[in-house]
Amino acid sequence: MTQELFARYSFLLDRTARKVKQYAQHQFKTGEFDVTVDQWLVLKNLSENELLSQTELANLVFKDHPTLTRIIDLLCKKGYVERIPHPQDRRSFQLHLTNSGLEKVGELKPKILEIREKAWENLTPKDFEEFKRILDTIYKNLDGHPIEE
Amino acid sequence: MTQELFARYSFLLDRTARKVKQYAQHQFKTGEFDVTVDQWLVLKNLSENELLSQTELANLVFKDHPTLTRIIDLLCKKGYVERIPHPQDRRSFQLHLTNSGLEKVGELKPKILEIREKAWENLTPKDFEEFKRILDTIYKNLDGHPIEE
DNA sequence: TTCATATATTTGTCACACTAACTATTGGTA
DNA sequence: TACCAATAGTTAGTGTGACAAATATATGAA
Repeated sequence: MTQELFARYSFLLDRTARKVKQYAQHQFKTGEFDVTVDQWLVLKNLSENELLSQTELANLVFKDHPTLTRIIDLLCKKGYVERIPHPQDRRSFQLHLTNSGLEKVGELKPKILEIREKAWENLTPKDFEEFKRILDTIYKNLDGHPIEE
Repeated sequence: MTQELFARYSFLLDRTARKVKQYAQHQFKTGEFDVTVDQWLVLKNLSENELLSQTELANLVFKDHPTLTRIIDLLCKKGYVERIPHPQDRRSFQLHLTNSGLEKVGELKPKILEIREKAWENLTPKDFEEFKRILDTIYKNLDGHPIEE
């Protein structure tokens, strides 16, 4: 009985996460931002950490490597990012924001922070704390192998 | 300052939703359930509501029509669902669980409830209520047009 | 040196999300 | 009756997500 009720969290969580992304993506499109929500996440992290490898970036944004490869491909095509061969390790790249990419981040950042605010109306600081705690707990509960160290 | 936090919460929400889905999908695969997480959601709803149209089902599971069309296609191919022409409206179908589909639901339901429980370790029923309330608030904040009724 | 193993990234495949455009049908209305 | 807007569903294109396998390079041990 309670079990059935609890099982609904997955549905609600998925539904809400999709709505948040959908809302942001819609605003991105209306504002002609020229990037998707996920591409923005990557750009933002690159602006805060120069010369990351793709593996390091993947760990930061919690995306798998193939997904990241494709997002980087698109960002390169748009001229916001460059892959620079790693000086020591020829398997690897250092990711570099172009000037155009830097400009883009500067231009979009305030707009996006504003967009993100909308989701959190009618919630209190205490709600945020609870929400964060619960999300983190769920994540950890399911995060099977913290890389078996 | 606070604004940056909002963006951070959006990230946590997305990350956790993906983890939940990924965990479930992995268990589905290990158990050879022969359906994806989203296909299960559709099957379950069909088992609780017979003779839905695709539009009605789409509203229940909060998926868009193209997505649902493909999920139904796959479930038909697997023999769990049938599209029955609507007797009055030739544009529409009534969705029907086959015997095989019914069996599948009966077989998987308890297993899936068990899988879903894992996320709630270390959390209380009260946490669940809070979580649900916050998710619903977020959803409503962004749900621009409550179908303008 | 040579080989086994590990790491960084890419490629391929399938599933899902969102948009836009399209077909067929329905139902109201002039 | 003829027209036309609305509705049900499908198709196509692009982006993302997960997973497996392939490629290239690096590293450590024999």
